[in-house]
Amino acid sequence: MHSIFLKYFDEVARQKSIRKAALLLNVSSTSVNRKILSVEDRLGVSLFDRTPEGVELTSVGTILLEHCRKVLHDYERMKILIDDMRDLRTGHINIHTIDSIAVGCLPRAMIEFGKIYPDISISVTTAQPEDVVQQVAEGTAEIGIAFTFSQHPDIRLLSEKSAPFGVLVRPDHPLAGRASVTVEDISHYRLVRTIDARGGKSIIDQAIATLVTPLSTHIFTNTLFLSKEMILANRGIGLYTKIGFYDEVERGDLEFVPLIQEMLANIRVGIFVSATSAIDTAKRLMCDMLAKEMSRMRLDS
Amino acid sequence: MHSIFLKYFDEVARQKSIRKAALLLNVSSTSVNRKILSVEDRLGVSLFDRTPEGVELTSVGTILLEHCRKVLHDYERMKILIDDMRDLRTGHINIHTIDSIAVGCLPRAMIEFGKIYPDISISVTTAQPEDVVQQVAEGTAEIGIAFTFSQHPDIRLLSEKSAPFGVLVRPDHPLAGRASVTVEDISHYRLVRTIDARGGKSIIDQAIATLVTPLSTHIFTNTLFLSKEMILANRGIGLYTKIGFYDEVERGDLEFVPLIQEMLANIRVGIFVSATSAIDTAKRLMCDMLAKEMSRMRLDS
DNA sequence: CAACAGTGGTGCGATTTTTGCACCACCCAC
DNA sequence: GTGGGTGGTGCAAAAATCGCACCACTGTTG
Repeated sequence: MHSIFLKYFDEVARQKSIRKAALLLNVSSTSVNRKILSVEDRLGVSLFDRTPEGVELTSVGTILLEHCRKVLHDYERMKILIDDMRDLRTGHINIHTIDSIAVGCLPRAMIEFGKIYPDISISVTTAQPEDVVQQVAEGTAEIGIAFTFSQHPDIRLLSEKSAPFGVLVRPDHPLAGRASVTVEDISHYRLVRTIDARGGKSIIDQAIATLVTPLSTHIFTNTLFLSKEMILANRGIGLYTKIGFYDEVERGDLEFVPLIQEMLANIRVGIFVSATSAIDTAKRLMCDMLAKEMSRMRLDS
Repeated sequence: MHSIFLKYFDEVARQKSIRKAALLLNVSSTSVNRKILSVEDRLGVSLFDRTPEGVELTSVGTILLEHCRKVLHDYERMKILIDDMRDLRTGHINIHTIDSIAVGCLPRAMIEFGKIYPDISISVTTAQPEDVVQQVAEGTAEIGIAFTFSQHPDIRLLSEKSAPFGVLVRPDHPLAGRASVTVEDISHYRLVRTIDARGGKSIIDQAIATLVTPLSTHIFTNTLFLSKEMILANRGIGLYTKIGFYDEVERGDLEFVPLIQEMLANIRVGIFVSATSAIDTAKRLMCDMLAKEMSRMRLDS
């Protein structure tokens, strides 16, 4: 919206060189030079004194620079304000998350958030961890919550928390009450676990595949509620993090026993945002609230 | 230097209509419309609500408008400052004037002016009244001082003063001491007057040509100093305004006797500037000082 | 003293952006 | 309906912009 000259002029003044500024601005020195010359011509004054080493601001140039920087500053401040207002107006936050978060801390965070921004609507989509990251990178989702094993260049990790895998069992199950279990221990039970939409590409699937002890899965599902029902119905034991079953464990309906296995015990869940576009205050607050809810949970026992 | 959008947006907000604004801005509504749409798109917000009657600022638009007007304001103020500095730097005022002023009040005005703007150089060119006007109209001269009989559309008259023609005589001349003289009275004496470079086109020549009483001119010259010498040497009587001989009359070396003749008695001398380009503060001051010096002179006796 | 590396400035052709005409869809008053 | 007003759009012409390949100049360096 503002003329490109403002940026050019500011940078040239900083670098005291048209060519250096052009380099930093990723344009040819011709462009920068012409913009400067054009304004000098229109104003009828020299903005810079030309020296063999580069350029040097004249007194008039100093005054103009002051004006330009003032404009740029004011624009930035106003832009932030407008961005906030737009997002308050549009009133939408798009969250992509792994399913466990969607039934765990996310509802609580959303309720807290709604008290402050009652007019902002929120959409929550559950997806596989890899897809969550992908959607955030593409800009489809503004906030993503997923396991942190994949590093995408276009996303930024705001905060993370250790979320080791374990087994979810009924309180009357033989494994209940144990401080931890090994892969050996659970190999005799039928598993209820997440379905792999991609067919073995998921990191969790890969971790399971590398186990020396084969695990037999009885029930695959991408619906956490179904897996809960199955576990409660004694159709198998769950292989999940504690997140999605936090309330049930707190109530005593289920028990969570950490699994001793390097890869699955070191899994961490994080909050992601796009690294290419800044997030506004409302989304930032949502992230903060999510992080707070997440940190409140005890996931390792 | 600033984006044209600022002007467009400001005007659309004022007119509450894109088409009306475009009309006032002398551009097609397409351009204005597209600029608005473009910024709306880039910012991701609506600047205006569209109504059947026109457009109406949104809350975001109001904020942006505030910013834009701030920028425009600040730019205007800075531009004035820069214009002043440029003219202080460039340091030149080009004055075209009739010769009498150049030896009369102009030197005094220049001295006064130099006390305030010591670094501004001044060039003074004497010329025929018609040429002075022409040079100012063309922009060759920034300030012109000439008789006010020709109205050129591109020049602006800043101030004027009555400067009636009369005769300049030695104190021992028969006409000395008279309150006024008629054409009849001077017809018996040989005249010293300005040369007509164009051959009869000058208004003063025309005025003389229309006289029923023929006047015989003995000496034509475009050098005021020469005419003074001739008058003092008794080679004739001068036919001029009092301006160029003000100091000599004040000292008593010469006497000025107004001429009773409608055309020549009603002549006025004025200060002209270009009507198409604004003058800066320094030039304005010069004009003011000139006007002050001119008004100080008593030219009718 | 010559070669060189660095600077800002420029001519020119390719490219991108801007512009305005001629429309369209819509709304309102009559 | 109809006519006059609004904002929005497809398209082709016009204008501005851009970047390459230079030039002139200066200060440094062998």
